Amino acid sequence: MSPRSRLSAEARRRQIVDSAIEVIAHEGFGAATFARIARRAGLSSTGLISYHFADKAALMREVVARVFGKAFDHIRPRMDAQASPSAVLHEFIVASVEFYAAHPHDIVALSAVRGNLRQPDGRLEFGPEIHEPELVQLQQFMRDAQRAGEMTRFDTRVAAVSLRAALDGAAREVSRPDHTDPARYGQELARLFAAATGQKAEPP
Amino acid sequence: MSPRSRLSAEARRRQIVDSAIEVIAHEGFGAATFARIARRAGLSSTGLISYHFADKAALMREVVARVFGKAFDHIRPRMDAQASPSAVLHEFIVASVEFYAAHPHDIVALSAVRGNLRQPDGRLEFGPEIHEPELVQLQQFMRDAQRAGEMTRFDTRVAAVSLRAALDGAAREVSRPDHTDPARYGQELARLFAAATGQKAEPP
Amino acid sequence: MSPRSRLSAEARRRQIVDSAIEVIAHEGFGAATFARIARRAGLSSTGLISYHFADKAALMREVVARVFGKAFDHIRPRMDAQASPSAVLHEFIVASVEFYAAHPHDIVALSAVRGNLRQPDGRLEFGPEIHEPELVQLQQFMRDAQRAGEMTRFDTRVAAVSLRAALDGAAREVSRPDHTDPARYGQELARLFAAATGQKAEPP
Amino acid sequence: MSPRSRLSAEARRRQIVDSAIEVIAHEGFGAATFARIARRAGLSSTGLISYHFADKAALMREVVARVFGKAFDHIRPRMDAQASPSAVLHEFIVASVEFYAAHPHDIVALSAVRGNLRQPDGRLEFGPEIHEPELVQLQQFMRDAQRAGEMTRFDTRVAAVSLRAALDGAAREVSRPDHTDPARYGQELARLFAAATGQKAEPP
DNA sequence: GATGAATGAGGTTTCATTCAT
DNA sequence: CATGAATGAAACCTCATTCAT
Repeated sequence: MSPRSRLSAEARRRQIVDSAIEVIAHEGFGAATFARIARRAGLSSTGLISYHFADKAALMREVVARVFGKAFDHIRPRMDAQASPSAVLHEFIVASVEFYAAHPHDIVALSAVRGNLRQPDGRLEFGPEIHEPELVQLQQFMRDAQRAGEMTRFDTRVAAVSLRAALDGAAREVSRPDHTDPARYGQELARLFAAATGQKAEPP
Repeated sequence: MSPRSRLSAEARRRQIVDSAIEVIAHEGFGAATFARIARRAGLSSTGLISYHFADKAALMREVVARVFGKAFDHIRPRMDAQASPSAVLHEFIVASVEFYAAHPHDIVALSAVRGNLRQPDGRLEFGPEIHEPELVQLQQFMRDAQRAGEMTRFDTRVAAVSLRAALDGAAREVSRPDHTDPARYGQELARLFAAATGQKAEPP
Repeated sequence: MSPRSRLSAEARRRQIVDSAIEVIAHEGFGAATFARIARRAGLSSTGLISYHFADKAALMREVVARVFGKAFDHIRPRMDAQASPSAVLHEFIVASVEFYAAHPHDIVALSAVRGNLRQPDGRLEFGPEIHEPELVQLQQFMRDAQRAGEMTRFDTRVAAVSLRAALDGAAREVSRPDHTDPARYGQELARLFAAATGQKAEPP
Repeated sequence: MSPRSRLSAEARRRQIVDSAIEVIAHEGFGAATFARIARRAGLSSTGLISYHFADKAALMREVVARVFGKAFDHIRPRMDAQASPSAVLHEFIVASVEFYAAHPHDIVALSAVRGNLRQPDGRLEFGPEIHEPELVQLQQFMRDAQRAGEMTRFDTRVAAVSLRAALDGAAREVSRPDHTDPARYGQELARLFAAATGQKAEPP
């Protein structure tokens, strides 16, 4: 037989999560079986996945944690470097679209797991409430910008939900094989958002 | 025994599609097995589903067609009654949000099937290209509005994708059990869109 | 392929329970897998067992119910035909040993399931309390016999437990391939019991 | 980290056998997997069990040997100290019940292994023939007692089998959590046996 | 049209055991 | 001696689909 390859538990877990992301992105959540994940990772059997993850849901939660962590690491420092609330939101949009273009598989897999992974009782593991912290923070930045006179008055809940959704749309759009310029898409979306929120001037 | 109900083929197909929508909405795409659909429909055997639909994909395509048709019937006449391009888009937004609030299960099922149903080769049955006709038409209305001086200059592709996505976000938002006023949400989203596209005045 | 054989649900369930009994008796509880039961029954797949029984525990409970029912049908009428409490107990012993000799597989399977089948939490499905009703009744017959002067004084609990156990021992003994005369074994055991309980005379 | 304990091979084997006994007694033969045994023993890997025992059957045989040895050490000297055959049997009964009450886990594990452990060909590793030496010896004591006039005439085979079985019943009975007085149970069982075998007087 | 038993593939998970370190 | 990652078989169960009635 082929020689046994021995990895540290951490390295093997990473490899399995990566394979899971690729299978989900290429073949869909429903096709992400242990057999297909193992084959893509070159594992000798699905038993190895069960050895490293308590069950399938645990693997899927790891997929979410991994992608979320990667995105956070890319976007958060860029936001922290901004001076004004409106600049923070501008950077959030631009950096997000950049990340989506750079990691399309991760984003596809993330939303597939979020939309499909369920608890034994049938409820979504990551229901709509998973978005709340992000929405709350977006609304806070918007209110800060309004108070600072950078933005006009509008319903921050509707705006935050719409911005979050528009970014999801951007992820799909810049993942298309023929798409050429994600940076331009990000700039244009940020401009649209600035206009919608009544900003006086572009951030630098 | 309760008398076996013998329905016309068309009525039976409708009943099965309705049950499929409910199962998908309540328990998710992955749980939408023939067994569960048949149980919810009160059928005595999954064989009846196979009798009326060539295979599972055919049933799922019917789910999409049904929901899409219902939404079209609700929204299209309202758009057709408008005089100006910007008014058409305003009505599109408002009527869409109304429909989502009135038929949350249909919308959840629709997006679940769109995101998960695949062809035997693994490609999505309803890939991103399924949105193209709608996006093309939205862009056309936007360009008409720009030409008519109702809207300022902007990238209609980005705007159309973002509007479509914002409506998807609205569907999730107004489906939440504690959500109270979808009409207000639709108005506010339309206002936001008007501001983003530089409209001078609200449609009547 | 081989022609599909179609049985009524009831007949198929009986056939599967019978095969389960044989597998358990010949190869042990641990070897009583769906695959082996299906093979012995000539089924095309283990799926058929799952179709007819909710899960493995349900099949095993049916095994117990079946054997218990058979034994009850054999022994109970014989006991009911007796006039005195001591005669009832005598007949109980003799008829039981007869049944064990006639249906050795059933008895082996019964005690294998009783000793091994567990609930999900690890507790025995048929714990020691399953014997209580029988023990209580045996004690009642003994007390009646004591009151009628047919038996001397003794601890009815110890006697009932020991009698029940001695019958289990008899089941093993008369199941041995070289065993010749179960009727004699039953008579001798009844005689031993009569002596232990101080009976004055043999029942007719 | 806690310091890895490095035990002598013999001590380690004892520890593993002890854990196996506890797992079998608490969770049943079917649940006695290497994983569960290792966890209860605090071992970091099931590999250690494979290292110390040729295979699972070898471990189980050790379980039997251990418990059997313990029981033998407790009961045999008490029997050897008796003067008459009937006194030997009396002491056998009393000492056995005492041991069962003192070591209920061992007894449960012993009978679980005896009833379930099988050779590769499916035959019981410890079949009914395992009882033969004991039965033969019990019969010998009974015949000696008969010859000495201490007991009346009866079928020693039936009596030996029944006594052995009654002791098994006693083991279950005195293991029940609410059982209070095993000594009394032993005395009463011995009395019952004495009556069954026509003994004139109690041993001292 | 409808029923429900049968099929066979494929799902996750657990198991005893091996072996490089 | 001990560790723990890897292996491959086999377990139970669910699935979409077929087909005799």
